[in-house]
Amino acid sequence: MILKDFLKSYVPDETLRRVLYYIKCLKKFKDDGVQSIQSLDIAKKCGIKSSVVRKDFSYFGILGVRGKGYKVEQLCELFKELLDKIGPINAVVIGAGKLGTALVLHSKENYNIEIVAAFDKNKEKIGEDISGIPVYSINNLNKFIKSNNIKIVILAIPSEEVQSVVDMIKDTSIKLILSLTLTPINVPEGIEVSYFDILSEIEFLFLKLKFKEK
Amino acid sequence: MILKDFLKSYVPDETLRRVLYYIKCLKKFKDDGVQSIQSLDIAKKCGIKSSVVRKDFSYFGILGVRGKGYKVEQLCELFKELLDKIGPINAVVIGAGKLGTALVLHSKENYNIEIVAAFDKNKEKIGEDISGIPVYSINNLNKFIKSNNIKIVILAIPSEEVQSVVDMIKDTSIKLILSLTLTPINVPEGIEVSYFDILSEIEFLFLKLKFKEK
DNA sequence: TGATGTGAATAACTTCACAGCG
DNA sequence: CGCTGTGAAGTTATTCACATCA
Repeated sequence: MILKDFLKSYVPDETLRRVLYYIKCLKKFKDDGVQSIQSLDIAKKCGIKSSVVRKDFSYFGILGVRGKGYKVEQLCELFKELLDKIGPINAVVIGAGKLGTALVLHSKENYNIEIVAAFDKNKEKIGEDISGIPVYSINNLNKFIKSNNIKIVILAIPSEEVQSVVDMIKDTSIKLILSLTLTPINVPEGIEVSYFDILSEIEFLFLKLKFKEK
Repeated sequence: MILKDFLKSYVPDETLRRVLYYIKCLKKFKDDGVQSIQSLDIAKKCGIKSSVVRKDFSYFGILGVRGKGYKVEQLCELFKELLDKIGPINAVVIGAGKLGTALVLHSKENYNIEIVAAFDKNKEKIGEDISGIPVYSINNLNKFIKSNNIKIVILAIPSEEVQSVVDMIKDTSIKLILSLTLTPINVPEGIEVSYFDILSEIEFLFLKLKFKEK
C-alpha cells in the first residue's frame, strides 16, 4: 500500500480527469524505457503546467524526490493501485450501430473499462457478436442489468430513442448514464447523466475560438 | 439584428458550451408546439439551475418578460443568428473506420458542423464514399486542407498514428484538432488541441462517483 | 404578483512563488 | 543546487438574493 487513504480526502474533479491523462502518459514513458522523470516532462507531454502536475500528485500523497523527480515505475504502480481500489468498471452499450460497435472494439484495447454486452432493437443484429461481445435484444436490457449488477450504460442511439431506453432501466442498479447526444434526459434521483457528443464538442470549440478571435 | 454586439463582450466558456444544450432544448420545445417558456422549464430539461439559464442568456442580451418568461420562437432565432455569425463549420475526419464513419453519418443530422471529407490510409477504403462524403488517401490530406481552407480536423485513428498525422498538417490552415484518444500530441503555437475520449470519460465519471461515495 | 435580470457572495480551480529537502 | 511540495493569491464559474418591472 503506497497510496494514503485517498478516498477520505478531497480531490478536485479536474484532478481526477487528469489522472487518466497521467496514466496514459506514464505508460508511454515506461514503454520507451524511461525510468526517471520530472513534473515538467509530464506537463509538456500533456500540454499543462508542471505546477498542476505536482499539485495533482500531492492529492494522492505521491512523493517525488526534491531536486530529482519521480520514478516512472513507482508512479505507474500507484495509479494502478488507485484503479484497483476503484474496482472493475463494467458497462453495457445501447445501440450496435457504427458508434456502438466502435466503442466495443475500442474497449478491448488499453482501457480499464469493460463493455460486457451490447443491446439493439434491430432483429438482424440481435444474436450477433462484436469481437466476442454479444448483442442482445433491447427487451432483455432491464433483466440483464439487474442480474449482472451493471452500473454504467452508454447510449449510442438516436436522440429520439434515448428517453424510452432510460425509462426501461430507471429501477435497476444503474448509477451512471453516458448519452452520446445532447438531448436532455429525465432521470430519477440517484442516477447521474452525462452528455458527451463529439460533434457538439467541435461546435463548442469553434464557437470558443471565434469568440476569442474578436 | 436582435443580438447585441456580443463578440466584443465577455462570455464565459461554460456558457458557450451550454448554448449548444439550449439550442437542442429549444428545438424540442418548438417541435412540441410550445410557444412560451420560463427559465425554469429550460433548466429542468437540461438538469441545471434556472439562475444559470438567466445569467447565460444575459450575456447575449436576451430579453424575456418579467413575470412571464421567454418566447420559444424568439430564442430560437437569436441562437440561429449567433451560429450564422460564427459562420460555417467545415471539418475533415481522419480515419474511415467505424468511429469515423459514424461521425460522418451523424454530421448529416441536425448539426451545425459539416464534415466535407474523410481520409484513410487503407487502400480498400480510399475512393469509397460515406453517404456521399468522399474518402481520400491520407497522402492528399495536406493539399486538401490547404486548397479548401479547412480549419478543423477530427482524429478517429489509433493513438499510435495520431502524431504522424498531425505532423502532416502543421503548416496548413488548421486551427483546431479534436483527437478521440487521450494520447498527448505536440503541436506548434496557434493550433488548439482537444482530447475527447468516450471510454476515458466513463472512467473519469466512475472514478468521480467512487470518490463521492466515500 | 411572479419571473426576470443582475450585483454580490461563495465555491472551484489555476497559477504563482518560494520554502524545504535530498 | 534543482526540483518538489504547498500555502497564498488570482482567476473563473456558480449560487444566492432581491430589486425590478410587465
